[in-house]
Amino acid sequence: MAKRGYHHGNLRQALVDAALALVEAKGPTGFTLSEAAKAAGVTPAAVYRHFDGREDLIAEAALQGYEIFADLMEYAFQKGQPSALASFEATGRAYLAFARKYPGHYVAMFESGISINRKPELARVAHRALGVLERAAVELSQHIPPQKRPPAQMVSAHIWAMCHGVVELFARGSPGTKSPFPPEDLLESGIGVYLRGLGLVPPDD
Amino acid sequence: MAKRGYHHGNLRQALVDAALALVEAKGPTGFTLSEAAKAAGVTPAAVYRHFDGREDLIAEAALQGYEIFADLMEYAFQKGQPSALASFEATGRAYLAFARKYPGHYVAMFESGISINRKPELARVAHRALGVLERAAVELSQHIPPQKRPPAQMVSAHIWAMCHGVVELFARGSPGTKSPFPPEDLLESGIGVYLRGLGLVPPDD
DNA sequence: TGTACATCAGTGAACGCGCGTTCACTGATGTAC
DNA sequence: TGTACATCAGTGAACGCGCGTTCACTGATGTAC
Repeated sequence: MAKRGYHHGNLRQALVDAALALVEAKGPTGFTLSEAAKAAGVTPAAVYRHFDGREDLIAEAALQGYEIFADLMEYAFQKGQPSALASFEATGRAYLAFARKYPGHYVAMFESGISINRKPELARVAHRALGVLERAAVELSQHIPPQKRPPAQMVSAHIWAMCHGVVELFARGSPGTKSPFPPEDLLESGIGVYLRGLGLVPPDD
Repeated sequence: MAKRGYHHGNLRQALVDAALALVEAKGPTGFTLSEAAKAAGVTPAAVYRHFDGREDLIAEAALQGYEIFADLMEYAFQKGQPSALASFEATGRAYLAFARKYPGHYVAMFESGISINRKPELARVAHRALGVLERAAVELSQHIPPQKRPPAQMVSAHIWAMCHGVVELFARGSPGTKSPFPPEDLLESGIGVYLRGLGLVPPDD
């Protein structure tokens, strides 16, 4: 990170970091290659030594985000083991925690408009992250009597949607939305009601 | 809509319609005032006869969207009456139906980055729309024993989040996401499980 | 019915701006001998 | 240890572009008498 004269030393990562900060501060629209270069103390042209262009830089930021995200999800899952229920709840919580702790990455991943299928590498790591949630759902399903068991993929989709919705609507002030409840509580209780609906936690509180 | 020579006749609405089409086709970023003007068969400068500028035009598109949205929600609510449960489920369905039928409006409202608090008019109609969901949640809450009754505002927030999540992730291919289930089914079943968790529908299916 | 005139809703040229990208270049670094 | 040289990672000037916005204007419309 320390500049040493003409050569930067670690420009590639410095550019990614600058992009993340920009994207966090001004939204996916507010990000420009030129500004990122300036923030890294470098000419716009220098960016092309390390990236194919603007899109490629965002894609790298998103990639790093998915990497962190996948790690967090896996860690949460492990921590909940051997309880399927604990693992499942933990991954849900990890989703929100990630969005809060790494807002720049989150925006790059989910709001910048870059497609997951842009690069095989990106698709792979994104799949790894969401695979954790699905695995947790599969484990959870084992505890539901088969005849009243919804497809595991559906369960994970439901939880993913709830997590994503809470983040978009309440954890980031999208349309100036306010809720009297902290996003964490909202998600926790939402997942709780849902799991009760699956018959996995006792109906009484 | 028919041009009659020098004067357009209904340029204001034509510009809104053009903006909606653009925003739907190319995302919130892809929208430019100049292109909207061109699509309406008019010089960019003409826009300023009807709007304060680019942002103001998007805001009007969003406003019209909230208006339609609020109407749809209210209609769905009424149609479900006098059953609180039916009303609640119908509003959830209406959310998704709106997003699918009016994608341009949806983007202008939720993804264009304009704040709900931009104009009092906008805040008012947005509140009207979301008020329906909250009213449905309040009614629903009456059927839950008080000691195990979550705050109605929380219930509506949960459902809102689930609706929004399903729309963003599965009804519009945000990060190239695919689900083996149609969004409608996903939302229907998700709300179903949730309501079962509230003890409002029988545990057996 | 006809004319004068105010108002309205567009034009079109011009602006300054920052963008992403390219190019030939040059200063710094690392390596072979 | 010193020198020659290849490679690397930056510069800085230039480009063409489309953007949002402004301005003085003008053609079309509507109204008063």
